[in-house]
Amino acid sequence: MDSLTDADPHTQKSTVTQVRAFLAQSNLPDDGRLPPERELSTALGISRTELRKALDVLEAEGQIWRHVGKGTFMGSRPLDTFADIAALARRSNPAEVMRARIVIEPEITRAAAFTATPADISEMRLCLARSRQADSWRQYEGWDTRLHRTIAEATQNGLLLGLFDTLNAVRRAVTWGRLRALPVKPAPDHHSFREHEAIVDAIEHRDMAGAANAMRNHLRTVERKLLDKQLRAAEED
Amino acid sequence: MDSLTDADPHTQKSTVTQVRAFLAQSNLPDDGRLPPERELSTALGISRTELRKALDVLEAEGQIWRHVGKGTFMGSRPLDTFADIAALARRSNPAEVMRARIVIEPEITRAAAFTATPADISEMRLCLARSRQADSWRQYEGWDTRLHRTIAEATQNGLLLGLFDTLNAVRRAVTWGRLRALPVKPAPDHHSFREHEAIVDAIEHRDMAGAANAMRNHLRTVERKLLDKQLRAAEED
DNA sequence: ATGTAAACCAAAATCAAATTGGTGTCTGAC
DNA sequence: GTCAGACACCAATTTGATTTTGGTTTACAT
Repeated sequence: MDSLTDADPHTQKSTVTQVRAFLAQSNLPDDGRLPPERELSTALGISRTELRKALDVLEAEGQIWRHVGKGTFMGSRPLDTFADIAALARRSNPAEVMRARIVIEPEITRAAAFTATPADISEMRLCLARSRQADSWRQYEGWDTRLHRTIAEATQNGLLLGLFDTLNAVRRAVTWGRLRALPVKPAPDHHSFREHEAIVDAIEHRDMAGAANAMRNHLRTVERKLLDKQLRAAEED
Repeated sequence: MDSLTDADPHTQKSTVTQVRAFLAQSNLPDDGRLPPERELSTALGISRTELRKALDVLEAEGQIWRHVGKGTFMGSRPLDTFADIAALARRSNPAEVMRARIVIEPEITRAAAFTATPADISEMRLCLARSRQADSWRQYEGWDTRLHRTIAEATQNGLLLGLFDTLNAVRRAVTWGRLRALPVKPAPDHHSFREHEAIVDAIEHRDMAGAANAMRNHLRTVERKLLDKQLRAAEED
């Protein structure tokens, strides 16, 4: 099969097909990585230079992809994706962020009601207490943020937590600078206090539907306040 | 100033203030990291136990935050905005991804049922048809992915779409290379065909609850198949 | 009882060594 | 002269051992 006498111009082509055959028959590991060039060249009985030429062809065809220090792999190069927070924030707006929160966070809360540990719940309680004691909006916001994140942590699901963090990062980027300290601190009867407590209570009672509803209710209130504020600001203009 | 004779019950309080004073005067590095506990305790001439108690107080106050292996830092804990897909994927696994999908995607579908345009719906129908005609699992997967993304697009919410893309990128990174062509192509009675159609039907009828349920039902089936596959693989070992 | 010191643990950072694809250089054969 | 092959070198990456660090337990002393 393999011609030892390939000094003819078909050399390139034959090495390519030879490599193709090897890849077809050899069962590669799950990640589709094939042996390093030095190894593969001796295994196929060809020089590394020639092997690399064949691999160049296969890479141009999109059959394989290579990366220094990593290796050569079958298939197409995995897109190195960074969820670009800044880009998302630029294309978004406060209303959209609120809508997304209303879609996502209640379900995260529902999941948290199922998986939260006592430690999670006591941390939520701590956040509640601290947010009540806060003597500035800045502090209050810190504890509010931490409460919501603790709920996401309580899902015990790193991916959900990551998605929540992304959502939150966009929220902060969009809302940035919008709220400044108008009143000195939240009033003791601020709606969020009651609503936050309802959420944590439901989580503690493992009431998944109740937790989701409480969170949805809370976010709807926040959304309403946000729209009111925008209206008022528009009227002042 | 510092009392060397604090055997009184005020010991705790004084150590806290002592540490506070240290933090106030010492110019910390840019990242706000303060010396390791062992070092700081000897520098302040107090035991590590006592120092840690003081740090506990400061942490509860939100003045500092700590992390094993990293150190203790001033300010509030930076939400690790690791929108880094690769990092998320490394810390995750197929089961966790499925759980996250079941939490997120049904609600996105519910929102889509409210906002989808006729153009969105006809594109969904196109994906359905193409996926039926696919003659390889690879092709089928392509249309399946596109259908799910079209649903996310139909929410008309760029942020939700971005979150979906992030979730999807992690899914692909985690599942990568795990599924390979056992049968040549999906059977005509593959469960996904019926389930996908139920989802699109519900969206077309503006049936928000039905759409969410159909999506949840679909993903639960996928999860079950995934777990079955893992079980079978485990038995073979 | 209370507090201290020491030991131990697991998470994370750190550092050195080995891998690996990419690139240039020199030699020898034709 | 041309070109393939062997070799050396480079930079990115992985791997593994070691160190550092906050958290926890244990033994001991006062």
